[in-house]
Amino acid sequence: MAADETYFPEDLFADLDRTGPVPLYYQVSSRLESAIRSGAIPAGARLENEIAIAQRLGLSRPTIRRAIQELVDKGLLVRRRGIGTQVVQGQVTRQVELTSLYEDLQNSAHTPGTRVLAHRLVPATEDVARGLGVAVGAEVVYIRRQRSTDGIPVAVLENYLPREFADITTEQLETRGLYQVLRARGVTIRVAQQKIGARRAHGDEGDLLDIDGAGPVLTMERIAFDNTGRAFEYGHHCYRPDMYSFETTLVAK
Amino acid sequence: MAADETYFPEDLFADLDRTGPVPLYYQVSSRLESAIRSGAIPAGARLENEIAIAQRLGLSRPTIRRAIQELVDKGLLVRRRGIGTQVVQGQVTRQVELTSLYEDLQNSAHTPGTRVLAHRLVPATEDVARGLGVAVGAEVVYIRRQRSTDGIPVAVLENYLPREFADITTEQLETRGLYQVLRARGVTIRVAQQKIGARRAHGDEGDLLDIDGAGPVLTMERIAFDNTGRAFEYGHHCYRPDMYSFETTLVAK
DNA sequence: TAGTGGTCTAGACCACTTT
DNA sequence: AAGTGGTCTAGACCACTAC
Repeated sequence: MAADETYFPEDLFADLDRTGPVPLYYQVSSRLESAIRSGAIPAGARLENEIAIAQRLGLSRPTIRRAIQELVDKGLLVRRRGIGTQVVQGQVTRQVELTSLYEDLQNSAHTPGTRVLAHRLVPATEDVARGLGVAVGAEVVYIRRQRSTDGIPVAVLENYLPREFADITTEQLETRGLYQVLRARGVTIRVAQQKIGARRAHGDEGDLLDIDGAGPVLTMERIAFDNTGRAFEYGHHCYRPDMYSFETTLVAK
Repeated sequence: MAADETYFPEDLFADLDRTGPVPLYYQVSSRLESAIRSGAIPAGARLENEIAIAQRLGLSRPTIRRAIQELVDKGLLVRRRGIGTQVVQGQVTRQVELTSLYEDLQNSAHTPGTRVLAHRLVPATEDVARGLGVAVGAEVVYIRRQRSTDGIPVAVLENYLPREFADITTEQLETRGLYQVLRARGVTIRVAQQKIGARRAHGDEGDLLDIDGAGPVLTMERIAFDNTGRAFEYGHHCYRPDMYSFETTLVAK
């Protein structure tokens, strides 16, 4: 293929489903993403222009633009006006999804384990009340868990939930991730605000993480909102730094 | 205002400029964002539906949708089909932008300072070569800086740049942020992959950060790409954890 | 001058939720 | 049944880049 030629593996898009529930832009973007991640479209390659792609696939230009934009937002493609669209150089990494640690560990083909250290109602402190949007002193559900993978401790997780979740059982928490339990109850997680930092281990954290009692831990504070915009979880977690880190992809607007 | 009424402060949008270079969707979304952050549209409020807003402002529905989508992506609004669009409850925080530490500190009304600890050409190690997409052993620019704010050390920054940036002067690095220097040379930063973790301070880091020599530090590894998709910076930084943390807003797709 | 992405329009139909 | 957001179309004009 000549150096200045453009890529577009048309055959990957032969079986678009116009009747099913999956949006066309999503079918296009996910196939395109696979082609990039697999190397079928190599790093640095230039894509055909939007109008040509739209004609080839029998779709409108806005639909193609939306498919491409999805991958721009994921950091896989870059666009320049007057120039074209190119695949980013360098190996692409997955980005931080809005999942829980439990699912992260599941996906990485390890066996996650949970030990529930505390599970009771407590009055909300000022921090918790502000996070959950309840009154100071109001009863909230407090959960403290030790999370491990393949038997090695990874994190100590402290969560606060509104009182309506008081009927969650300790057994549920031991067999599934918190977010899985909440989703099964109809909670749709939509937005999360996170703050990531570091500090020394405190109290029993060193023992629970099987590290030096004053060693460094990675910390994450999170407020999660459901699709009604209400805060339904406030969490303060600490991670063993040799077992966990956070990866993100940022895209300039 | 009745509880089930919808919000839309029409007067905020009286002066849309259809001739200037600022896109209409951006004018709408930035005004809407201000109204939310200022509390003019309170947390939990419901917006008018898209078609009504479009008619009021004399814009098309896709333009309004795009403006709203910007704020959904920022975590300020949530949308539900069949229901409507609402402001997220709870104080909204700024999100991590694709800026440098220097600019972060500038924006927070403090005086950033830089001490250049090293600035020379070095052969690329395997990690650096992979990050920048150059050959192992190829010469790259190595920069090590101590960053402080109001005289208090905040971070030790190690950066590697392609050899074409060898003419950057130490003086430039001492008076401006690295990204400011690069932008002035025409580099447009577009995508960054970051990995955030924690560890003990190593070597002289304790002295440079004015903390216990074995105390915890927050670490960030970054590969940055320009608008051509090429990697132009590989960095490995460590931060004093009581002086710096990372905030992010995640939105479920 | 030709080609590219960026923006905008004015509709259409659909899926979902509430009444 | 009525109202909402989700998707899709078929154009249009513009700004920017390269030749």
